[in-house]
Amino acid sequence: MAKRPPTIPDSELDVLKVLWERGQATVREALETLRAAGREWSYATVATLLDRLESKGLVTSDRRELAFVYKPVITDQEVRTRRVSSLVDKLYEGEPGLLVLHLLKSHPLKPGQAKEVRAVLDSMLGEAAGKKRDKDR
Amino acid sequence: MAKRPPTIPDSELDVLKVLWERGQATVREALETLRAAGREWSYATVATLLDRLESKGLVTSDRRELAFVYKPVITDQEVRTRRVSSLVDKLYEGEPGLLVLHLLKSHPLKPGQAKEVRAVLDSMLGEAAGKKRDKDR
DNA sequence: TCTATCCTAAGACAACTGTCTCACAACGTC
DNA sequence: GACGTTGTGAGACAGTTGTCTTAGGATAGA
Repeated sequence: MAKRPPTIPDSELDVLKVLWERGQATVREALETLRAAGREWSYATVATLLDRLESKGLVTSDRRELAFVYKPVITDQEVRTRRVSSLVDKLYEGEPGLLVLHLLKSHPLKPGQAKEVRAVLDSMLGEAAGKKRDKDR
Repeated sequence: MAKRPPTIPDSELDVLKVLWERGQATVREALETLRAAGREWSYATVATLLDRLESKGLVTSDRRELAFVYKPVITDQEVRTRRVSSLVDKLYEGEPGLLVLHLLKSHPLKPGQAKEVRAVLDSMLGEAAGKKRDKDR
């Protein structure tokens, strides 16, 4: 029964991001934010995209004043998780570890981040095991 | 000038995977492999997909005997790297570290892999810096 | 040579994306 | 009350993806 989640095309994602940033927006507000960010869309385009997002159930609209105000229903984390899962399934045999390994080799992290990652890893690898190290530099 | 890389839809990706596995294949061979893996496509569908891959320059064909034999031009690593970069750009502000962090939280690794990852991290974090720890369990 | 196979070429066709035009309703102002 | 502004609705239209049909060339055995 489980209906599989709707896909989110890139252009819809751009609009959704605006809603995440601002919490909510009318078509015009979204348009302006997008323009400021370099997207040269027309009003109608943004309206269509919001409309499509709504029919997928990813945003809701609510006509408060003159215009409809759109709010995201899905969170950014949710979208990220879906995308990552789909990537892992399609290209990493369902093994998140393979993706991490690949990432480290092909997209080197900044040292600060690398340390942060290591710290997280340590704490996952057993609160007991990792404790004596961790302050070592 | 740089023409941006062609997109690879999911169904084409499935076909490409067959070529990576076998090194090369005719339409019929690919079809059979895909059938064995559960894809219920018709011969023509697979032929179309290979054709589209070829017009995108991702595979080449070469009529040796009766049928065309297709070989991948792009490697699996290349495709993975592209997909990951695009994900990082679109949803992680271009910061691979954010993706890694998210991955660790939302898609927990098996301990074996976690250790492997930590080891990689250690060696990246400076052969000098990480040396006094590393044998600690 | 006739016929059953296997292959390719050409393209159909619906769903989804990306983007826009146009007609029309509601609102505020003179 | 006529007008410009802002907003919506409906839908156009080309390009991409997913999948298949059909026609016709080459091949191989009866």
